[in-house]
Amino acid sequence: MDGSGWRPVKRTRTFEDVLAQIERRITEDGLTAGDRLPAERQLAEQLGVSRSSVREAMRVLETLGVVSSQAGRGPDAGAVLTSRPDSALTDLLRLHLGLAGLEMREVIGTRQMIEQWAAAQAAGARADTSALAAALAGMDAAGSAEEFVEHDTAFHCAIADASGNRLIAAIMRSLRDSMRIYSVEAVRRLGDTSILRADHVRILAAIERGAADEAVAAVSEHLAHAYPSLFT
Amino acid sequence: MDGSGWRPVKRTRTFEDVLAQIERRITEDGLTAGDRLPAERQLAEQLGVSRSSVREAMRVLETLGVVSSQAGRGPDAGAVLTSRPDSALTDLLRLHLGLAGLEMREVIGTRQMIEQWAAAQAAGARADTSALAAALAGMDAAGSAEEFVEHDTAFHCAIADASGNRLIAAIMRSLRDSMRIYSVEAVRRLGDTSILRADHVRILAAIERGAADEAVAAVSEHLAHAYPSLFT
DNA sequence: GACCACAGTATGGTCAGACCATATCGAACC
DNA sequence: GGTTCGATATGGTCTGACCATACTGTGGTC
Repeated sequence: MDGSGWRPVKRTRTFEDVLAQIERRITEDGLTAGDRLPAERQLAEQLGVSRSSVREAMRVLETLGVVSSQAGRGPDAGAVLTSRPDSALTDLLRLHLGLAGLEMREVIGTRQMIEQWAAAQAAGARADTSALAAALAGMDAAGSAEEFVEHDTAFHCAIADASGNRLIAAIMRSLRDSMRIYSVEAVRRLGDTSILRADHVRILAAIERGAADEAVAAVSEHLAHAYPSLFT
Repeated sequence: MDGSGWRPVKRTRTFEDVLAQIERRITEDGLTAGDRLPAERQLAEQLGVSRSSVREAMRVLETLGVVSSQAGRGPDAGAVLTSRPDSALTDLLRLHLGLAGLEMREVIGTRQMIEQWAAAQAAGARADTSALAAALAGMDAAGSAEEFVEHDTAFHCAIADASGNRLIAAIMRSLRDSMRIYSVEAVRRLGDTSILRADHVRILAAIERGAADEAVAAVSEHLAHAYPSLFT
């Protein structure tokens, strides 16, 4: 088999063609979140393919957080374009962690990078800190490790939100999601959460008075407190 | 319809059940990249669902870079587990940029964060810089803006690789992929690439002699040179 | 006129079965 | 021993049907 001079008639799968067509429509027609895609049967007829292929393309788009499907009838039914990368990133991290293609060490390292950067940005921009304060209050009222981690996550995601970069905020939320069980375990092992709370107060204060360097240092020390085993 | 006391019989779609089952197998059986999943027809029979549902689940897993399907017969055929998050992240970024759910400003901001962090890590770890040097040589031989960006991308991805964090390296590659056209345009507008090349030499030197602060500064200035419009 | 019950209908979700394309395996043949 | 070619296992696609869901419109009731 020399393979010379022969070109395969079909290189892409049908559902990939459908994906390309839908993507083309999005860019050419300037579709944005909230717009509706044609119904599956209609799209299949327009593109001259079976409904199965359209459906497989829809699964891909749904997985990537680009469309949201809803059965039934009416304005909200059908495939609606959205822009929610969060769950896609969360699924991606969870599965690759499960496959050992990624280690928790790397996830936490990424989180550390983001958090230091975001804290500096938030401090530099004198960002709104009301969400941070609310999360801090929630931590005080937390009755279990799960609840504590819940509000702790909200606090740290609020820092990422305050950076003003939606991509970084989305990555941050996904990282925290995939770390949740690990974080709960870390909190349980730690026992006393007062140190963590004090760290948060210090981070919040640094951001509020626009001290970027202090915010970065506070975040860095906080992570060392929360995950001592990774910083030895 | 008061809805009290009634529980929906079915909350999840069939293919989501399939996904959960496959994920369970991965974690419980400790499957890793390279292992094979049962054939679609076989899986459908085992789980008591139709092949379509299995296929939709496969599409999701393939989209997330967790399986790779290959027709035919033999050891390499069928659905093989992999761990390639790169194309998933690239697709995600491209589509969300197209939907205006993300702006190039945010992508470049994320790149800046990663690059500074990775340069510091690489310098601190005295990482191997042979890949960096090779990319630098490629840039000198580049005859077009596309080619230049190609090797420029390789250089910057090599920095991320040198950080030793696969997640960050994967994000970096995806960011660069989704920026490619934008980068080519920026290089064309710039005309003279000697400044960029000099920046690279400086970054490489800083990493080689383990000067983290200098490496961060060099990266920061480099990005300001490459995308002046974003740093005014 | 306002309200409500119900049939109609458009949508996604699932299934069954068929056929095609591809790639290996294996037996028959030279 | 090598080659050829059919058998077979796998993913890819199509068709057509049916179910579940949720709005829409119609008609009746008050």
